Amino acid sequence: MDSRTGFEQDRDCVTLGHGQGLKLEPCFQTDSLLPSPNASPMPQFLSRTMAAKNLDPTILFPSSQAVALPHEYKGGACPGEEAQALAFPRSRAPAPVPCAGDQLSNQQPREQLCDQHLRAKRARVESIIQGMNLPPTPQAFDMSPEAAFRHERERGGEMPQESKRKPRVSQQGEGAAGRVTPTGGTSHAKGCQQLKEQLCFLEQQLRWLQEKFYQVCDSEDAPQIQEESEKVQPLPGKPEDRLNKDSATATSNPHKAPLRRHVLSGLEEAEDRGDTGGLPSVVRVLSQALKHELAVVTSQVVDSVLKAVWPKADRHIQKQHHSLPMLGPDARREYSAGGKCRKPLAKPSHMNAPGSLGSLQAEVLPGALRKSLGSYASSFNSKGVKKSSQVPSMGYSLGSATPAQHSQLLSQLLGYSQHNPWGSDSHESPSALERDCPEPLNLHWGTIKLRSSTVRQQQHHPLPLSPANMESLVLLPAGRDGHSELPAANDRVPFASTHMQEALTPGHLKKAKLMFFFTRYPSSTLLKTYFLDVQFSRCITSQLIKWFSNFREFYYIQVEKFARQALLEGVVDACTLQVSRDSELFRALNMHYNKGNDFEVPGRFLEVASLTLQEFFSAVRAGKDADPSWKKPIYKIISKLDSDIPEGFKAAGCSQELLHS
DNA sequence: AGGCCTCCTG
DNA sequence: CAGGAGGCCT
Repeated sequence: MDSRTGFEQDRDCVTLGHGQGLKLEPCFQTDSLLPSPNASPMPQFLSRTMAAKNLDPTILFPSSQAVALPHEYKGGACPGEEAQALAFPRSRAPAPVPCAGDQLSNQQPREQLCDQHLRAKRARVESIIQGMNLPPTPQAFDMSPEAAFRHERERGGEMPQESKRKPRVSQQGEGAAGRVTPTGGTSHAKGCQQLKEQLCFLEQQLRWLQEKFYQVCDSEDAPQIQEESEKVQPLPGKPEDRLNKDSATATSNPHKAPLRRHVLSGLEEAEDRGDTGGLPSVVRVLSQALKHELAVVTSQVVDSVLKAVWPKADRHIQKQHHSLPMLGPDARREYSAGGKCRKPLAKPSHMNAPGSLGSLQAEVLPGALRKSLGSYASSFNSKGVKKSSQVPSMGYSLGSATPAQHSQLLSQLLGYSQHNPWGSDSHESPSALERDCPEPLNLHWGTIKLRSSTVRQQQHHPLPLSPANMESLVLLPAGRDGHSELPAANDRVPFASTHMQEALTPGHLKKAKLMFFFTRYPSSTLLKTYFLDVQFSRCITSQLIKWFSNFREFYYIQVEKFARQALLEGVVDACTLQVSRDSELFRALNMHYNKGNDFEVPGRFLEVASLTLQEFFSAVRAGKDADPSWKKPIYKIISKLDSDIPEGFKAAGCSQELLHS
């Protein structure tokens, strides 16, 4: 099914006078799509001024700035512009500042961890050495539920902290997952009870070990044993290292690393060192082995208890990777910009079931988020400046991942363009026309003003999502029947909560308009890949194509108008016709496609517009407009100047996000 | 025949 | 921006 446009097909085989010189090497690096590790992607979202303050210089100033120019464009009628472009002073972006949040989230727990670890160690060693006459108290191992969470966090990540801000399942109140922090409910009491039982069992084991231990030592050198055991700092000997290594193994495979093995290996190690001189080494090995084993078993116990007590929370945590908080049905727009298909399609199916998966689509629509979550919405003004700190209304953490995801996606959307507007497999190079651009293009490419509320939260993103899988996470909404319509999307992670629109919305229209800055002749295939939240039908496809047709119509009419006007004004050299951001033509076009002016029109578009203007000018001046089909050659030329659309435009929800921008 | 285009009209 | 007509292309 080749649904490409006629012009697009031409693009592949037809070479035109102007087109020949345009096949140039891409100006930007493809790998720059991945944000630099210490660069927040968010600033890419912002307007130029904001971007200048925050952007990673490596994003702003790709190394490959060299522009290869076709000979017909060099020098000649437009002297100085090339040099102007190259000499344009680049604003300096400050080096990325390490996120304070990172420091907070890393340092403090680390200190806590050490402190707790030391205390726990000491407690365990003392317990071992001094005997087990103590009553079984959970505190001895700091195994309160809270501690269990801390322990889990130490082991695996930051789950507990983030879980406290988990998405609500309904608006009525917090779901089970919203109460991750134990507060003494019945299930928690049950969990505590189980914990106690587990600990009793552990202590029994300890007693048994202690007896064995004393059998070995034969009470020969008890004081020395104690002295050795209480040395918190391990000797630089190998047993410690060995144990630490084994510890890692045992953690992942606890059942295959029984205590005896540690003891034996430790003993062997001691003997290998020739350290047969005495029990102290053996004791130390035993002590370390015990500590290690205790840690492992303790972890297991905590894990199992937690799983038993909060299975839902566990599942919920996993689910959070794929879903986002639910919103009410009014969080979505019912308007359809569709034409004749509007009536049957305009009614989004997801509005029938408030709180069900069907309404989840709203979750990935930041605009809708803003609409329904008033506090969240009102937190940001139109310039993306946070007015208040009312983030908590989101209330949950992977909820907090939601805006973060949006941010990242949208930053990709509009940030990719800064970095590499042409994408990886760019077949069109901007270089040929960039000679005219007096400003750093990469500052203009697809920068969007405002937004970005949640750049801060990205720093604490609880999920280890790379930009790549972030993208796949949101980009590929599964249909209601669970499978994507797009084969290309099948290998990606379906985003369970994303829902397919059955009608095109004003958001989609705005998105299409912005996309027009990049492509004038999108094929239906391309459109399908960029409107992933739309359930495509013939009608939808036709409508989208019609939109672009209308866009083109307006575009060509405007350009032709200005070309004729220039001719009337006595312009002689077509090359002097350049569309800048100050020109009337640009204003007219920008008003049409970018009404809110919240999108930084890519410089490439200015170049295409300039070329279109020149072509019209030349054709009219040559009297070609006498031919009824005199525009067709121009259309062909322009159709070859499409550039890749930033990947971020694929992001589900970006339509709505743009709508509210 | 179907898809997409431009052009024209409302 | 949508609808329709007419044309081109596969």
